[in-house]
Amino acid sequence: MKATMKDVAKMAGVGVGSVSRVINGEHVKETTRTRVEEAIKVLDYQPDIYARGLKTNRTNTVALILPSVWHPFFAEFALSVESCLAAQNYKMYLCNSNGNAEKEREYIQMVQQNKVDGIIGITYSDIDQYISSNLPFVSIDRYFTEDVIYVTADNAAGGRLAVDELLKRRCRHLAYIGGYQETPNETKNRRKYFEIECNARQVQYDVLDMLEPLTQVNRHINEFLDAHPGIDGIFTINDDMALTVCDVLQQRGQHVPDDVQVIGFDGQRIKEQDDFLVSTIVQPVALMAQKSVDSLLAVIAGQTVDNRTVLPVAFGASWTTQPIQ
Amino acid sequence: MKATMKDVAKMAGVGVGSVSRVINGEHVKETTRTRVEEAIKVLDYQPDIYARGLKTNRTNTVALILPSVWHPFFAEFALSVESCLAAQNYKMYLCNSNGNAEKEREYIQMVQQNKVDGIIGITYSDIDQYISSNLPFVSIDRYFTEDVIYVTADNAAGGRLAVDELLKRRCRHLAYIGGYQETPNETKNRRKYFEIECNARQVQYDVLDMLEPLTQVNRHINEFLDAHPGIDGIFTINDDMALTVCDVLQQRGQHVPDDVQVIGFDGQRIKEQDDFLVSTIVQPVALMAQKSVDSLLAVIAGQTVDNRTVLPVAFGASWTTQPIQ
DNA sequence: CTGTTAGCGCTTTCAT
DNA sequence: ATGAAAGCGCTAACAG
Repeated sequence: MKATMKDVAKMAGVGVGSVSRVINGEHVKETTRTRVEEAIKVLDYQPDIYARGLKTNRTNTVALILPSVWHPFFAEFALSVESCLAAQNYKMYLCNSNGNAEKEREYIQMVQQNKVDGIIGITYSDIDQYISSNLPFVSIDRYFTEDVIYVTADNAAGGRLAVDELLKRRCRHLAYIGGYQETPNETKNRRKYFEIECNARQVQYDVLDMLEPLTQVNRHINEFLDAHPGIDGIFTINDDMALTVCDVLQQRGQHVPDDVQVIGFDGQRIKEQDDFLVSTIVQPVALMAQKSVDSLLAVIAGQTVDNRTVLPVAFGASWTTQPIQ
Repeated sequence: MKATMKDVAKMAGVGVGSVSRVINGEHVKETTRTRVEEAIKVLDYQPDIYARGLKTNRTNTVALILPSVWHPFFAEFALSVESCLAAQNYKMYLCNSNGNAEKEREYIQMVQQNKVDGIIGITYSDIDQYISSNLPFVSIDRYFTEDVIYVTADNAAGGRLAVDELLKRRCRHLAYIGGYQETPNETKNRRKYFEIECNARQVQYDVLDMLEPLTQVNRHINEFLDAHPGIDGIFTINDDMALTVCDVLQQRGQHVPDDVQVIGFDGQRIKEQDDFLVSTIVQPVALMAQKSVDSLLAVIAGQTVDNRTVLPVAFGASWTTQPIQ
């Protein structure tokens, strides 16, 4: 039978209160502590999380809500978050909403029921539910209101950096290719600052921004390229899109990177610490995870934290400094 | 303030017992049920999972223990498991052991403390802890003993299939390149049945099997290829290795697939439903996840299930029917 | 500094 | 069929 606190108390010849104090690292007399610890070891006692949760309403769990974990960026982010949390003795519920607002709602309800201490969310749907859940909440990549904490990569700098890199490679006619959703989010800055930088540097550019969910992407890209035949440098909203663009280019008989340069966004790699899939603006995933967790736990602990964390991006390329095509 | 069962009972004018019965779908008089349901809706009552867990020792949570979630196969598997569980109203703890036995042990302890109802594990370390944990357990890709349930892809068929495909492509001199660990596991059958099939078909072959953790892989592969210059068809333990082999081949000036054919294992894709990264033996990830969850929940429910589930694999190639190089 | 005790919200007998 | 009551294992308030 599983040992309870009472068993430990009896064996150690103390009251349950003292056992509880030892467990929770409060101050007790040295002799008491050693006797309790001894008993704990002998009985292989482990506190019952559910009893504690019932009593305290704190559970050392955090929910991570993502739109799709298929996306390598999200997957890597999820893993980083999990390990940051584990390091602080927190557990993580992985909630995969599939970009479905209904599912997201279900999850919020589910995790409230499970008394998570807080939520980290990459969400492109409504915020009200998060607010109303009254739970500490950190948003990734999306700005809501002043008082919602969020952490994001520096998408603006990324957009500028892409222009810079493209120009370094002697491109004359740039393009942005991406997809977007109605709801505002930080990734829109990739396009916005790409355009701002193009204007500042007085370089010709065109934009293809498609409303999601994406359909007939290849056809649209083809038409876009037909309409603007001079394009020799392309910045895409993410690495997935970059790969798609590379595909289309190849089918059109244009060679990457000799004829056209392509830069993605995210920093996807095939294997850990391996080459990037395409030239790309790399998001500091691990850092973003760490920051999110730190902020969330700080809020949970009742501290005040910066509402806004913007993390630097970098240019990354595979060993050839060229997209694998 | 959050409503409790007592509040509901009072509002409905019944005892808490009846509320509990309604919640748990037991039989109650029709009028009682409707009054309770009404009160539940009005008060927005949600049962407290922790109180219930304390009382019943069942928690509707399952732990998934993986060696590394960076590996795309594991990542996809994790997602599938999560969604199968969610469909059955179960939550999942994601436990990322990093192939570290110590971390694995910690996790087991952690999840026992959290009263998970069962464990699904891809583990290459000791089993004793799982056994001793006395929790329903489903092993992926690894056979322990007769009474431990496991589900796996048909690695044997995969090994044979690789030989078959390679011969179809007129290869004359095959090779297996892989890594291995001391502990036995199902993936060793990839090599074993590759060899068996080679022998049966009387085709020349060589083997490079490296002890993990892998170091200086490229050098070893180079030396291996130097030592066996005639090799024109390679089967690797997984897609990662296939990519590495493609790299090495390219650096040696050998062209894939014109000079050498390469077939991996797993079925990694860059994007969901997109082309495979390399020609490969595809594991039915979603099916494996479904089967694991079904088996585990069956055991939890006290039913008896097949201890051994072997799921079919298939040959898969990118649209060019050639590895992207 | 420490033992005792009252619940946390739920399920589950036990009467009724 | 259902209300009353015990108690799951823990924490925290209180009294000493």
